[in-house]
Amino acid sequence: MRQVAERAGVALATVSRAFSAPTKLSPATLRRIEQASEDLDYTVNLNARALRGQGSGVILVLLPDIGNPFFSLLLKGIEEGAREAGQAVLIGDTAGEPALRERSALQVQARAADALILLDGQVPFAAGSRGRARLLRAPVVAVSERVRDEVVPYVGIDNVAAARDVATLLADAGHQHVAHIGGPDGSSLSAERAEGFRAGAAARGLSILGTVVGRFTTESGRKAAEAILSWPQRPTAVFAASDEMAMGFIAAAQARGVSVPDEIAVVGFDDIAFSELFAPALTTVRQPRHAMGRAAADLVVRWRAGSRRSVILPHEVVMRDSFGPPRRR
Amino acid sequence: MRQVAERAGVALATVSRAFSAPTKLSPATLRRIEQASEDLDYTVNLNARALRGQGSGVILVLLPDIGNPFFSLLLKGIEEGAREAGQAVLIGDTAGEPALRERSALQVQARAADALILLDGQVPFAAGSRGRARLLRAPVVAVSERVRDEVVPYVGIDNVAAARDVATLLADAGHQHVAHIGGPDGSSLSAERAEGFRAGAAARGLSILGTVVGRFTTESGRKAAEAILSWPQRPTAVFAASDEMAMGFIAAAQARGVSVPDEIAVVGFDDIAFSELFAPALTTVRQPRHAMGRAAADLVVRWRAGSRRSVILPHEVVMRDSFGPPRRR
DNA sequence: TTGTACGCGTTATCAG
DNA sequence: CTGATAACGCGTACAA
Repeated sequence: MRQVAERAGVALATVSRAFSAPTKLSPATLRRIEQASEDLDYTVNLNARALRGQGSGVILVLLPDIGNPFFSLLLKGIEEGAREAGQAVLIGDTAGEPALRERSALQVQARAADALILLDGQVPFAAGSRGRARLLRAPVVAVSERVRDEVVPYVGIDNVAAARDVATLLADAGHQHVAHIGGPDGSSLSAERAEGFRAGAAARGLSILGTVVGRFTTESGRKAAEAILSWPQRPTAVFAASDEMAMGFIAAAQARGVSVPDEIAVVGFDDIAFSELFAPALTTVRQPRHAMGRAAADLVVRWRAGSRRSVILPHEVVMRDSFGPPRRR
Repeated sequence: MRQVAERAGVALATVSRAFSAPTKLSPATLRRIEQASEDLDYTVNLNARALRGQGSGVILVLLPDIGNPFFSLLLKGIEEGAREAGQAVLIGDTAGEPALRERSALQVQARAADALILLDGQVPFAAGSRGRARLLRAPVVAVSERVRDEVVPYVGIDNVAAARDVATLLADAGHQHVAHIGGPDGSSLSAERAEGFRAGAAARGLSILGTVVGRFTTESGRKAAEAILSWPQRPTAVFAASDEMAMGFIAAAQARGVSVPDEIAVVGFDDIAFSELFAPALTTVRQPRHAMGRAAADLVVRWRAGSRRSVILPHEVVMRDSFGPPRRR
């Protein structure tokens, strides 16, 4: 930068202003400085800028598995929102391990990132610890899955209401005996969806024959099928808390000669890309993942005292072939 | 850090060493410094460190679509390799647009990142431009898709050989008349796969009735099906340059009452997660995406003069239900 | 509108 | 093994 100043015949400060507040300069000198920078092919050093105090312009995103398409689409929304605000996105795959989560989160304490978006329902560092307290001085929002810490705003859909909608849908179609394949125990998602489904079922006199605990994977969906299909009384419909589990269930059911939706109707959750291509095409609850990502990015970017509000986005039940009324046989 | 020094009763430089080269200190003072840092809950400022000259410890990854599972799995490998080397991963979704690509790449020039991994087959900035020359002073590697610039090492599979393998496979099964659904024209991937398929077909006397240009999407696979199925002579097998196109083709074929693999055998490329769940399960070429990501990360991390070598990883043809011998009818 | 001077937090260098 | 000091590149009072 010093060289640029010399070449343009101005002071260092002027060059600095040329990049941070171009309007404050006379067009003539601005022009000269641009020319000089071009010649020397100079670029501002973002580290120096960050050090000086403007923040690093980086948003850190913590997620449990970046290979999972569900998260990568959220990430796309975040990336888009961040980019438009001139921010960059740093990712940390925590693989669900607290140690990795904390290691990544250190980027915030070390000022390499100045905001944090949580996609895995966990705030790094133990509740009440100094590490967490320090972390929460920065903008932090939770997406898709809520976190325990009440201070952290949430961006996502109303999972309770969505699951209730599914129960209503099943009841309306005439189902009376159903089953639920839930997510793992620790997750707020699992709890909310199970709760909503229960509430909706109760309200409409639907009997839930049983609930199986899965892990959001196709494999656990398969296992759930083994269990459910050998119950003494077979449900006429199943609600899975994720599309992967729904697909696993259907695959296993078909392998056993049980037809979907003719003998059992299936409803999933998330509307991942392949739900539409799956045979039978999956009826499911769509989450506006892209919009969720954007909303989260917007939240941390415009982080003022007033804006620390949760954002609940609308969900939508997408009707496809895996769902139908119960068959009289 | 100054405060830590005071509290521990040592000089600034000593505190610095405590974090960058702990072994160089006497256990006693190290202990005191750790204690003091703990008390003041101090963390090194990575911006200052980067400014001072060590590099930022960040790897920038440029990709065309982070919502695409193919890339996110590559990203997972990169993230893992980077993390183990103490590096962080910054992502830039270019959406295929040169402007966005250059904007992201600026992070390298601005010293916010000190290495670059290219997932979209394009080097930012025009060939021969000063911007590109400057960029290439940093460690840069291309993954999955080659780039024009000969200086940039490539990490991926041998696409020509893989496509040749597919042709051989078809010939061995007894097919004689086949078709190819290729990728878009600009991509080296398309060219290499088409070339390998042609070569393999020629070597075995396989006749390629025609080639359709797709865009790696299910939708373009559907369109390709419309075209191919109305050719005067119908091929008995189709090789698609991506699984998405293969699935689109199959879906459209089935919708027209053409059975796969009974009337037409289909082979895809990539082995994305859903290929196994698809009905019929897709025969395809597997790329070791995770290993590719890791290899790329390792390459930029250990970037010495000697290590600028391309890495070719082994591919594998995965046999599933969408492929079979031609039916005599 | 433009210039001067200082400090941000680290680390490399050189002494001790 | 430890201490003192300069320098990294930038932004910002403050002065002109």
